[in-house]
Amino acid sequence: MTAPDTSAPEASAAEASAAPDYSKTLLLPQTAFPMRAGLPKLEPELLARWARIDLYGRLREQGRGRARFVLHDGPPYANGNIHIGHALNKILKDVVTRSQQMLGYDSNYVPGWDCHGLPIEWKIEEDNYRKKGKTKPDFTDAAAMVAFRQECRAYAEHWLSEQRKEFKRLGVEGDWDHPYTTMAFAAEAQIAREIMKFAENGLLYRGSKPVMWSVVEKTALAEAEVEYQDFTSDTVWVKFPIDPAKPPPVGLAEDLVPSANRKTPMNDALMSAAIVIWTTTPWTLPGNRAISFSSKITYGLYEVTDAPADNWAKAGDKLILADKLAEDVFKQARVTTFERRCDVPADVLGTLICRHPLAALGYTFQVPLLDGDHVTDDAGTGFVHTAPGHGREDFEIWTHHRRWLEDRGISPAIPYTVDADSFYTAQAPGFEGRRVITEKGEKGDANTAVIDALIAQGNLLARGRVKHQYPHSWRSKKPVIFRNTPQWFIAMDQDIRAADGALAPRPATLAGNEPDTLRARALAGIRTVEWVPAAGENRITGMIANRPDWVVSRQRAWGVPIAVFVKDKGDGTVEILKDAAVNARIAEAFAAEGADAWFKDGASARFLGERTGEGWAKVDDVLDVWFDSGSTHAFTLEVRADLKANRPPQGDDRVMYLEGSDQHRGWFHSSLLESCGTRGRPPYDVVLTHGFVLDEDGRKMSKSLGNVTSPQDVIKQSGADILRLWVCASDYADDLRIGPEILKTTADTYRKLRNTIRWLLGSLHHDRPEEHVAFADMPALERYILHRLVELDGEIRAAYRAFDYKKVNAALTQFMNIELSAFYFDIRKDALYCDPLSSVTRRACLTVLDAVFARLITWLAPILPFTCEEAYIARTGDEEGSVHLLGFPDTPADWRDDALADQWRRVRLIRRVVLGALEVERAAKRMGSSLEAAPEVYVCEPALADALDGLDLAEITITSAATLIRGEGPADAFRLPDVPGVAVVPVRAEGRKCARSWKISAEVGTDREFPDVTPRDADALREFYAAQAAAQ
RNA sequence: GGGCCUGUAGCUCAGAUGGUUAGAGCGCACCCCUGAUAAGGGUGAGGUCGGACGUUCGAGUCGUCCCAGGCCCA
Repeated sequence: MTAPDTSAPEASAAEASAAPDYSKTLLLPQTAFPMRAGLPKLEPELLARWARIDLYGRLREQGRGRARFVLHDGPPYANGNIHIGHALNKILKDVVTRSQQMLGYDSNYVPGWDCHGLPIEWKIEEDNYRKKGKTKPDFTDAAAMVAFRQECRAYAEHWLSEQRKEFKRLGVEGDWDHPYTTMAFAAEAQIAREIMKFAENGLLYRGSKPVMWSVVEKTALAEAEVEYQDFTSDTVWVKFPIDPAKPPPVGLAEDLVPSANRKTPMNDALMSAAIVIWTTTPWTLPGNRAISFSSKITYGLYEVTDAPADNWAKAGDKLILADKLAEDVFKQARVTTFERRCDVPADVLGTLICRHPLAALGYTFQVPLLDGDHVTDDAGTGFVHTAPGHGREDFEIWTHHRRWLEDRGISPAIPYTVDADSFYTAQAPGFEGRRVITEKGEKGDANTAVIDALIAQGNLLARGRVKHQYPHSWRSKKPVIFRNTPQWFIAMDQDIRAADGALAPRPATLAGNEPDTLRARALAGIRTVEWVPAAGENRITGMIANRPDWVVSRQRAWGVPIAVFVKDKGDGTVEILKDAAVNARIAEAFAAEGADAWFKDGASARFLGERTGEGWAKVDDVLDVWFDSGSTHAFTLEVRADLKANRPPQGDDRVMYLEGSDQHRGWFHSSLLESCGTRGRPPYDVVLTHGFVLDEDGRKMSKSLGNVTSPQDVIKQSGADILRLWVCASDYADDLRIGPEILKTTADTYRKLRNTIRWLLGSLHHDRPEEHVAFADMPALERYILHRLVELDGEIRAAYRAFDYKKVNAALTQFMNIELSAFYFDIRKDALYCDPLSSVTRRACLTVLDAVFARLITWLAPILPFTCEEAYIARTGDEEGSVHLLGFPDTPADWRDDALADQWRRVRLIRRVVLGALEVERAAKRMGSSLEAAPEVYVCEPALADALDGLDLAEITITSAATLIRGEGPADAFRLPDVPGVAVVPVRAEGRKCARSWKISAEVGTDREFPDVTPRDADALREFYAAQAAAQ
């Protein structure tokens, strides 16, 4: 239905129906590009197309000779389907890769996978053994070991191929046919060579560390293999007498005690006192080497003033305790009365040396007091018995004080007090043969033996029992123990040496007076890297500065072996065989048959060759998987011809690592250490980190909360481009949120963008390149849009260079919605649809639309690769090409016209007032379409009025006519407070409504041939019919 | 508990060096159009800038503390 034609009130229904249907003569948008995307169906077709035209190969071809930008893939672990975090990571990587290529680099992406390690071992054990009732393979049996490793390999291969499908579906472009893996034979060989380099440069050493140990299963356990259950432990309060032979530095104690006691011989009191510890594992006391205290706790010297005669604690006993816990301790010790004698400041505690409570049995070493943050005064005595072989914190504080101990003549060696069956060894004198846990998982006789000995020595203050959560083996459900075991370490603070034992060449980044250690190299290397966001530098610097030596060994099956031979030196340390010929044989064998070679029968003799008889033993530990992935640069970036980079300072190529912020401790960290230890510098030039994906309320996703968004579901329902748009609209530096509402908003944004592209395509249907208009001949509005393209070109490129995709997204959505859709397109619809074919305005507009389109689809291509390819095909019909081969188009700098931009800024102010005036008319039901108006626009501000010079105000306001009048205007005219100097009187247009353009004009009827249209439309009709005739 | 970081309209984000009534897009409400039509245009309503103190003539922007959340440690 048409609206009643108020300008021709007498027009009858018969006349109206007789009027020709001019819509056929309009150049309306026409396109096959659908309004509704149907991405879930379309995207797989485009993936197939890219495979068919070998897009990856052609991108490499295109990149030949350019500076390289290598985004080195951090390898995901090959087990399970991908989750939203994987999707975020891979999409970001792809946006980086594509945009860098389009900026003009050779931007190659080679995906990789991390394949070795515990989770796969567990899965194989579970699926292939336990579930089938088979016993776990005996890894000392070469054949069983190799067979098990083959099963692990097959499992990793399966998940690699599943994840590859899912990653490709996200639209990630890369060398999916030739990924790298940590389990490839060549990779295993190179990983072995890398650890050999650490053996050579002196950083690799065998030390020891406590691990969780299941006595029943005789195996080490990872944290994830342990569960906490109620367990009743024996508890003891034990006195560690202060050694009077090792008093604090003269005067220190006296200076620090309260002045009221200055005259009393406090030093002597201190020297006859004892530190009291509390422990739930009495059996670890033979392994005690220190006492930990905290400088944040206040301690006092207490004296027992009264106690029962048969009590362990006697009147006169002097004990040092945390003030907050003293009363509780005395209650446990059945002390009737006690008195606090004085403060014992932390400074004093730190200087004390104790005797071991079992010193008489041979524990004659000094027991120092160490300040540790892990000590609290919530329970116990405020002092923590520290057995470095029996607890993680104990180990850490002990090794942290390594140098401090050596300076005081205390051996930092950690004793092996219990063996694999939890029997005390000879290093636990007096208790050898006693057992902590029996083979059935029950308590042995160790605790009783220790407690009896403490009583005999007079150092037991109290005893009891406590029910608490204690670690148990996941499999056997039996209690586990912490037990000291030999492990391999890479030293952080040791001088790095060359093959001949001389100091290695110093990296140029090290300051002149710094020792050349791994820590120093890594810290110096960090400063050469660009961290995005910048806070990443702080984070990793803190970690590297404080981390202990790197433990690289695991007592497991599925990994690359620490492929070295050792000889015991007799003092607990080992000598590592350094023989280039042996090493070469090992690496060659790994390259040819995989690291399995190390575990096959006869491996020792095969590799040792003529050195077989010299007493060298093969190390059967495997490397921690972080060493594998930390070596990816060595077996991927340095090996593949298509990834080798000539990096700064010599070259222009750059290598980027891009992962979640957790990788500051993970891959960024291990790669940094590996590369700095073996090459003296980081393997990367840029490190970009992203946050984690949370639900809409900012909570972690979990199955139990039911707030999980899976990439598979989003792709199925909306498409990968929606997921990609979500990534690029978010601030990846912080955590990202996703959920139904956010996805809906994202889809809305997408629809808006898509429709703008669709209208462009429809309008460009009428574009004839040979009819394009030269820049100089264009109307001002067209030149203004081209000016905006120049501005955007700069903004978009800068944002892509800065990896700032939300800025790209914001700039483009704003431009497309506000400037194009609501302004430029809206104004130009009249010229495009109605103008004669020959119209310069129409042709200039199409020229501009072509330029706009070419830029929009390339600027958006890294973010929306599917949609932009679809648009590219719709525009070009190109069967073989791709938008992804285009690059960002050069935009002529002489399109820039800042004066013109300022003019249009003013024009749009005036336009806003007109639109506002018309809105008032609409609200009053006096007017509908803006074409019913012919406003009088009063402008008294000369700067604004001048802006309209040479412009058609009616065209700009989409009214049938408009009159500019310089002056104040009537008092009742419409005005906007923020646009002073402009007043609008919304005069109704006079005349008849043009049957073609719908404009209302007195000129309608002046053309004899077409009396129901305006002269412009009459000309258009003549040209249209002439062209139609010519075509036939 | 420690290290690094985050908290601005319903959603996603802007808001150098502290300085006019805190901005944008989307969404929402209402209106118009019906030749971009499961589209398009216009107008409008939404914010005590996580909270509390403090520094300052003046704080979303600086400081301290607290709350909430994330990653990594413990």
